[in-house]
Amino acid sequence: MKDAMKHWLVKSEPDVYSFDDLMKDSKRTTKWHGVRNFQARNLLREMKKGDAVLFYHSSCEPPHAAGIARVVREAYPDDSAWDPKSDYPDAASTPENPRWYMVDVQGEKALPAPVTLAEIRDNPKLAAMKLVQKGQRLSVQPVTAAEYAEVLRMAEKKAKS
DNA sequence: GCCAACGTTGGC
DNA sequence: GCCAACGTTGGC
Repeated sequence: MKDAMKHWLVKSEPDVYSFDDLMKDSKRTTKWHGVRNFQARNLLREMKKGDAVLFYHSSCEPPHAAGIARVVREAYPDDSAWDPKSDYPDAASTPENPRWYMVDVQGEKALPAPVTLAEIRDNPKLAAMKLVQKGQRLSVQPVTAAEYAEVLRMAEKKAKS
């Protein structure tokens, strides 16, 4: 039996890399590199081709879910770790013995309206989302199918209002 | 700019 | 293996 598609949320600071930046790429695809946290890395490695990803903008006003993307390449070594010019060097990771991984994600479409952190927090159906739980700072988080659908529903409802 | 939360490092 | 120090995240 084929595994059910999983759902994820990834955070990015729009000043650094926004959902628009992703959509402007010629293939609408980017290497999701620079993850330097073991828990987040382990989640990255669970991502499967075709999984749906909510693209969330953090450290902006207001923080919000901006768009949806899809995993198009499963985890492979993050070469920015040993690139001295990268923003995220880590000498502990080498081509022979990589510590950090990345996936490729492809932008699918912007949400019809952004769904803010405050709106997510105000929705009781989303109370279990990692995003709204205290101290949850992981840049890669699993999301249930129901939560994912609810965020999309909120975006559509908001766009119509 | 502040600071709570919490992951990581390193001395012991 | 403990834990203090330190760094980072990210909302506010």
